[in-house]
Amino acid sequence: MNTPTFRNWQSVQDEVLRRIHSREWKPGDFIPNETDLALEFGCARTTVNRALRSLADSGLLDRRRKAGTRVASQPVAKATLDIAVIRAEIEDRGQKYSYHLIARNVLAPPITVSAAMMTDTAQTLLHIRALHLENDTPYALEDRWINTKVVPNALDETFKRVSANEWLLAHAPYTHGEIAFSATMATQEESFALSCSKQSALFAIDRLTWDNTESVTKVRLAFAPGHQLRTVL
Amino acid sequence: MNTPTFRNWQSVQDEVLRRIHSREWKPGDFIPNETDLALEFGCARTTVNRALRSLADSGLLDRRRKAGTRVASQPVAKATLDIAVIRAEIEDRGQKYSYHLIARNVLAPPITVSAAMMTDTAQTLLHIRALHLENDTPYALEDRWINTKVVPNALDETFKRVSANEWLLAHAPYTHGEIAFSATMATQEESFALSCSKQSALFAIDRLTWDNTESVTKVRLAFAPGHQLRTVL
DNA sequence: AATGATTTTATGTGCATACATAATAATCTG
DNA sequence: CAGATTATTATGTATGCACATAAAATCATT
Repeated sequence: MNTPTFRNWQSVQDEVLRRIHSREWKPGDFIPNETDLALEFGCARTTVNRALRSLADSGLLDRRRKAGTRVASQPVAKATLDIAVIRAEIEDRGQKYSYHLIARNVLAPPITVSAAMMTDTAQTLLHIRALHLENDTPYALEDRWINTKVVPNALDETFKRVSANEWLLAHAPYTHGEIAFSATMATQEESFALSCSKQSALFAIDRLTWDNTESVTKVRLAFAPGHQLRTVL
Repeated sequence: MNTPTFRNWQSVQDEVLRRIHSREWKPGDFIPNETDLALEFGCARTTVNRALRSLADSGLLDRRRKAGTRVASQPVAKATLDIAVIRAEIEDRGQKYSYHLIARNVLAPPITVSAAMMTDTAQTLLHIRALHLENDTPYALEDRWINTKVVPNALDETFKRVSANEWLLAHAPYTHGEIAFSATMATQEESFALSCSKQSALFAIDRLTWDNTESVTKVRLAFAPGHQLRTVL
């Protein structure tokens, strides 16, 4: 019985994956330690480490110092969703993208917004409403609030040609953010803008972006009925 | 002007992140190459490589051999969602989880299902319907088809105590899968099971799991109204 | 000038080694 | 024997070096 050698970390990873999938190593099982695997695979421990670390990152392995490495008993399916710029998303599918600005105002926001963005209730924000279209049919409705204290330049931009979506990525600083996916019933406004029947179930993405302790922008994207967000595991 | 030294890859990463966020390095800009950064940071190139690779993995940097490394102009927000076992999800929040089996049948599936699972139309599948509850209120409705050719053991399991959700993780092999998130209007059945009004907007997760070329299971989880899937960026 | 071959260069990776760190196991001590 | 201390061990990571590889830039040839 000869042991084939695995010269690179990908092939080591593939072999480990194979053993997990074939249930040679079952969920919950401890697997041999890095040193032993390196010996078996005929490579350096560093290489095994790279392979296992990568698998642990994707949630398939649980690793703890001293304790060892085990196959995750509940492989937390880490769905990595690429929330791209809508234009890129549509054009990548080879479809035609267009954009239409509905409204642009500077005003004091509702309390729910100022609270979420942690801005003073009296502070005005830039409010943008716009429609993204795929092949000239409504695709997503963007409702956005921009903190002009953090991004004053935004006041000089009309957002008639460039969507706030894209402009902000290129011009606004940010450190972190939160994102939430949900399903909501279309409001009157939404059903009108997306030209769908009232009470349609809409897929919505809410995003709140921060630059250290200051909120940069808060946006809600409501997608036309039938929209799916999909990925592989 | 003294240059502090960065001894580990996380601190290098932090510094790179700081420069990106402070817009010292703007979206689209090329950043110095690894060798130069290593020199500046007073560490090995390997360390810089580790830091930059990690940032590239999370979509913040674009790297290409020979071309160099640049700040992603459209930082594809990679929302990494942890699609955990529902029980773990609820218990992690410190709430009470319970489970109720609604139906368990072996039958030939509708064509839509056999088509998606690529099983013969005549082949019977195990069909499970169950309700997951949080603090005794409906949380999610599970509608699942299991390919008993791939997981014959499933026929011996009643699924009265253990949800198929968990049982399969521990007992079924799989190599890959697809997952989709969407919003749908509650059907009669769903609104009844989740005790919500008909036509509520429900958040739904559809998952299809494969073991090489054979489908293992297809499941739809319909969540009670108001459910959100959230993560940080 | 267009085309193809060659060089250059930045990232990608493997390896041996050393030491760091966390967590368990073993041992000591009152 | 409980509780504190120390040893052990598996993973985590930093480093220097070498070489691989992709792609851009340059040079050579027609």
